Amino acid sequence: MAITIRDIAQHAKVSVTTVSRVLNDRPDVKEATRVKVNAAIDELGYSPNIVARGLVLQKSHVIGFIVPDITNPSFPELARGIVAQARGYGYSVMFYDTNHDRRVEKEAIRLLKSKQVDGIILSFNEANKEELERLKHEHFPIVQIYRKSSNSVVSTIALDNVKSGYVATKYLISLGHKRIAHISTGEQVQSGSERLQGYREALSEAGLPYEEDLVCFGVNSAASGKECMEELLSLDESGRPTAVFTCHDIMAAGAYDAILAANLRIPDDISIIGHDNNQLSLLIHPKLTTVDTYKHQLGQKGVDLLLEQMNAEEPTYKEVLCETGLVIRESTRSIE
Amino acid sequence: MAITIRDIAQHAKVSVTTVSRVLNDRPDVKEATRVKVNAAIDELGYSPNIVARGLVLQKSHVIGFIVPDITNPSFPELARGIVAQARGYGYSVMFYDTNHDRRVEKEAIRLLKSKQVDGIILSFNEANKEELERLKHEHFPIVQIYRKSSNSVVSTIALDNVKSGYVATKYLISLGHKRIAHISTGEQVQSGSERLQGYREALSEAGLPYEEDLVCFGVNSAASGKECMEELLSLDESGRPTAVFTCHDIMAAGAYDAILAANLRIPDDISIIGHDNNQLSLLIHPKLTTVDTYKHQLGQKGVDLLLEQMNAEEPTYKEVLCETGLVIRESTRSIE
DNA sequence: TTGTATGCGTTATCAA
DNA sequence: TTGATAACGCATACAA
Repeated sequence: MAITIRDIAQHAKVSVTTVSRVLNDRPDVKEATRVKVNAAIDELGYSPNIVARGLVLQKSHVIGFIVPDITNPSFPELARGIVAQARGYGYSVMFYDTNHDRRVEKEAIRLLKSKQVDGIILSFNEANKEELERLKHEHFPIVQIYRKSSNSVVSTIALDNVKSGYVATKYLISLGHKRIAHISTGEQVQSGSERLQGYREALSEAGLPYEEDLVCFGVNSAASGKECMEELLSLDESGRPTAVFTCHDIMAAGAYDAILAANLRIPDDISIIGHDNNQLSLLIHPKLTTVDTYKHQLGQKGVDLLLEQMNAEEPTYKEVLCETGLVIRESTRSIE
Repeated sequence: MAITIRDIAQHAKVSVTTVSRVLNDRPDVKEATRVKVNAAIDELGYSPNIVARGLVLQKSHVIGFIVPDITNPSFPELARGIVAQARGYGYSVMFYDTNHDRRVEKEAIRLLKSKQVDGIILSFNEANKEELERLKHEHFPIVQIYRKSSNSVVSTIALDNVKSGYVATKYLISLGHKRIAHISTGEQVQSGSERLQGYREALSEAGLPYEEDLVCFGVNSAASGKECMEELLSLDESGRPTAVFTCHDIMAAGAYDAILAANLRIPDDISIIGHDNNQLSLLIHPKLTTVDTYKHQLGQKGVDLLLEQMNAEEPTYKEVLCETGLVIRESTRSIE
């Protein structure tokens, strides 16, 4: 600490300019002086003040990352992907958890900009529209992950939820199921509405009817998943589904509860497919068939997209849709 | 962006010093000028460059946070606690996930210091001893959370694992269990060895023998928990435990698998108590009795401890031990 | 009550 | 190949 470029300049008997040159690997410095300077650096244990450097270079090599709730299982893996990818490009990441509070979101953005981050990756629940508009207007580099409003105003990286809903449902169809229920988070939630759409497309393609009785709306929690499943189980024998696609693994875990409580077996009596490939999905019994969202990769691509923006002359705008992948485990079975 | 204190000085027709004064709420400025300056600030949409301020004040108001793996369920909640508490004190947090790589740990420390963080909270698996020694030597403020080596060289905040092992075991004893097994992560892991010690103390206090057959060593994974449980179930009828204390919830989830596979029921045939109060513990069936580690609070206290160090004249050294709390759910029953 | 000048640690410009 | 100097955006000692 407290030891600066000036100290090592004195110690090596050269100017600060020269020290700066060897620090930045400039070619225009004699080998002998380079050695001398490096010796001084080692001897005094100097490490450059990147903040001061950023001041003159107008670049902090820090990006901001804002999430509503890091304990939500969608985020830790995403965070890893972001941190790892950023590190690869020489960037650090400043992290905010807003606890779903819009005021905190706004404050986080303000603070991050005050701290001169070069760009921000964020994932708001309800996109804080005015804030995003302002940032866009300023051409401030920003990427939204898992956007929740379809008419987003900034560059976005999201899941292809329609496709994943389609794939999950289609898999159940391929196993011979005809009465396939869906536990959804509803039309108001972007992922919910998109996965529902995929579900409908798969049914329709297979010539199966869309039955309102078989679609249940709840929120992303085990309790809600359980309630929905109970409702589905209350249908009379002939109307009861043989398979269920739940919008999230956590809701599937709740559905498990309801099914076990009804003395039914998974997948013998009923097949379940979840979505997200939470750690949880491997720990519940039977292991849950689900759809992986490759969150780590999502984070990496988010950083790539952000850097692309930061390096672009003209402000760019892009929407990237990421693939998902079926993970077949033990909670689904063929009924042919 | 690009709009500085100088711009608003010109706009308000005062000196930068005066602007700086109103920015920092100094009393020695006439009300009229204050109004004038604030008007200019609003009009131009100025926000101060905190990095530049930090350069002169020698304080960044940023703390570093390093974890080996944020997807490990111990960390997200801890991270929330840290970010929230830091925010309360006006600090931002720069975050690194090292993926258990010691080289990355070292690089993260170096980078964070280069970026002038005011202190670092870290949680290494194998404490990177030399690094910590160096930091301590430099009087660089640092706090280690969940330390894993008992002879730590820096301030530390950790769980009272001996006590939580004791409390968990004692609870099983209070339910009337006499043959209580323990699935442990072993003597080599700090938390494992401490919880094992608590287990032994509780047995000994109750006059129950310590039986090597009933203690199984594995690692913190569901698969390992399952293997250990299978081993315990292979004991002959009379030697089989009626209750098991597992070192982690995830291992308990694995134990569930083994028990169900053996056509036994929880808690009817065997009681299980876990440790950590993972989200998982509420989602498996039956809901797991466990020990909460109050990770959010742990994060908050970590920040408090760090700030205490940062503000101290003399370098301080402290070890804080945090309480844990029994959470009674459905996986344990009385057998009297 | 306000302004001038200097410095925080670094890089860039220009001249030597 | 090297060095003196200005600048990045801000705060502060000192003078006015």
